[in-house]
Amino acid sequence: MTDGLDDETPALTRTGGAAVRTARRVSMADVARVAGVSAQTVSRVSNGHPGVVEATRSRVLEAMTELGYRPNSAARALKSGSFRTIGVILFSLATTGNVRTLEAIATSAAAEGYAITVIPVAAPTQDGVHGAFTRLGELAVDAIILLMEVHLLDVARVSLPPGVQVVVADSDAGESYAVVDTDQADGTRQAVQHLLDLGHETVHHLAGPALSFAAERRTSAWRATLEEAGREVPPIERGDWSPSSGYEAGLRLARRDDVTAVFAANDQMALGLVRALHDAGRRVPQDVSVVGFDDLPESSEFLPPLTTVHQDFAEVGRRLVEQVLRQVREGVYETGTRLVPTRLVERASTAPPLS
Amino acid sequence: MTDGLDDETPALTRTGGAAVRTARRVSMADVARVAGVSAQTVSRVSNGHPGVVEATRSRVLEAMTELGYRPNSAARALKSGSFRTIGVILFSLATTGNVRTLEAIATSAAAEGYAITVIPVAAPTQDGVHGAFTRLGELAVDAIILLMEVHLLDVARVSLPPGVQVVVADSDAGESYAVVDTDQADGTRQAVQHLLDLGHETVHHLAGPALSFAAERRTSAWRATLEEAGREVPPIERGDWSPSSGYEAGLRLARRDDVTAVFAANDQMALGLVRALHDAGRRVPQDVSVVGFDDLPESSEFLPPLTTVHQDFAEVGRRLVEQVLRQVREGVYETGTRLVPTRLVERASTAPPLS
DNA sequence: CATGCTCATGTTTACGCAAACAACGGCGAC
DNA sequence: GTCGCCGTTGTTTGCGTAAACATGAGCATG
Repeated sequence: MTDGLDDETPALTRTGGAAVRTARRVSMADVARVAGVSAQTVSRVSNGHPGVVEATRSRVLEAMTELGYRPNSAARALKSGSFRTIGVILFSLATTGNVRTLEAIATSAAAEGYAITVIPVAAPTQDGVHGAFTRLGELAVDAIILLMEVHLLDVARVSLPPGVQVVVADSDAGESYAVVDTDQADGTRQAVQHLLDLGHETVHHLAGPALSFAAERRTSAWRATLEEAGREVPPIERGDWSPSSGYEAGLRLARRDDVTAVFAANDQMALGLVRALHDAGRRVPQDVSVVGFDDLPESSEFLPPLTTVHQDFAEVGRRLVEQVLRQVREGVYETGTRLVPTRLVERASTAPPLS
Repeated sequence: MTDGLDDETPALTRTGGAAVRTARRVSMADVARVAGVSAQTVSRVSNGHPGVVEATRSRVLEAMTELGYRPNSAARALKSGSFRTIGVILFSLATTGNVRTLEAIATSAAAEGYAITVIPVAAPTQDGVHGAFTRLGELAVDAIILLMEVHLLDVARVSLPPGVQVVVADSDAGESYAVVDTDQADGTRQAVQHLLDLGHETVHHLAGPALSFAAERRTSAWRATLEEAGREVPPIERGDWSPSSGYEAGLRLARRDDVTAVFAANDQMALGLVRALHDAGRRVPQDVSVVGFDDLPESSEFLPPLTTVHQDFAEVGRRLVEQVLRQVREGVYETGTRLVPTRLVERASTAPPLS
């Protein structure tokens, strides 16, 4: 705080507040007057419609530049019924998956001339979702992408504004909505199989919160893979996705000396897990192998670099936009789940067991 | 959870787009007809205006519910001239700072009844920014928050739609715009001073990219602190914020045996740096102390837990919204920089030098 | 050289909402 | 009892745009 905050020097009100607020926006009529044409001709030029002779067109463009004309999107939306905007509803930007997906959504949408409105839901409760959907009716969006667990969606369903298209990520709502997701089951299978192939007798599991569908999916794929291989299914430890919950679960796992391989439901918990093992004097990967899930940008620089499951969130975002825009343009609701492949990235946190 | 009643919505109408797309949205006129009142009365009820007798009001509300009426935000915006939306322009969601700030912006704005439109800029070049601002004129926003380096703003300034308010984060544009930022200079000073206080002769620096204003600010505060203390200012290493660039710079630093303390410009690079030191056989913190910047959620679980500078991005987001909405409501442009305090979080990556 | 067609441009209208103004009925003041 | 005010509701109007329709000039055809 030592340096120059000339704080609370609020107003260098250039032009003196009053003048600033008036300045009515220039409309098509203004441009038309200056260019000496009708408003309709301005509209045609503005939208690139044919049937305007070159001389007129350039005269209009000149007037637009001179006046600094910008089309009014409210009026345009009122006429056309479309806002060229997609709403994204999500609980949190704390998870890499959501963030990276959102970024891809924004980029893909921009390429199609659509903007993105982010609608955060206060709490991951039915009330929270319900509130978001209620406000949604008044929001200027043509379509909605839901980045959230589906078991909170039942209420939402009813209050969905008619005529607004929806697609869902990260969910099991394939029977009611179009869903795009990463192939988490296959990623989990790859991870567990990798550990078994290294020679581990079985694989322990550090699961995510019980209420999370993604966590549940990873857990059941882990169990299925072990059962298919005829291995014992050990009791699971559970965290809440956070690094510190991984550390605590890691301390509990470290107390059992039969643990030689752990599949963590995400990289953040894997990080805490590795530190707990380290603090307990168990070396990774010599004594215990660890696999994560997500492939954070940091994961390759962890100590040791983490073997993990990579998810292509960019592709998920791209497909979400593609899907929802197809529904918008064709006016058809679709259902079913589209899966984006995942792949195991082998780094230095896994090795054959010592024995 | 178990109440999937489908008799309410026509969601699964896959039988052919025709039926779906017709359903014109219900307007105030429809509600008025059903309730047996005028459209104006519906408007009054909808906006909570006084002067509607209770019997009429409830009749209108009933009709609204029955028809599933939702106000049309385009028409509303056209009348009022306000979209109740704030645009956020940013380059990337890859940095924690941007993400956390965005989340806080979205939450604060929602509390004020404003929505957030995210406008990603394709490339951090003047062309990219210029393009974003050009599209911006057509976007349905009342105000803009810029999350980006200001040296790309010169072009932007001119093409700013008149009447749209702007505030800036993470920038040195205080003379032209209202800026909210964390007090990075003070955070850096705390970090460097902490290392000096531990007894280190001087502090090396792993800087961010030269073009980044944030990186530059941290570098110059680092230099200033050393000079004030009368210490030698060693040559800097430079990365690009990424963990892997931290690793590479770390390998170079590890070759010099006079390095006992490093201030990294962010946590991700610090992570790579620690791994490089580890690979080179230098222990952290016994042989080399490391301080980062950002305080990622993961940083407390690093090996060793990272001493770093915590930035309150939530507060930044909150103040950005507060600031821009004040400007919108009062119709006044303001300038000046508001700083949010930072604080050093001491963990296990720093210790006195061995000697 | 009148007919009919095409192309460029102008005029009308409606989108949904809400300010501004108008109308109407009831009630208190005198 | 009459006047006028207030509280409630209805009517008109216009926001900026663009589709639909109208106009009118130029031009080829018979």
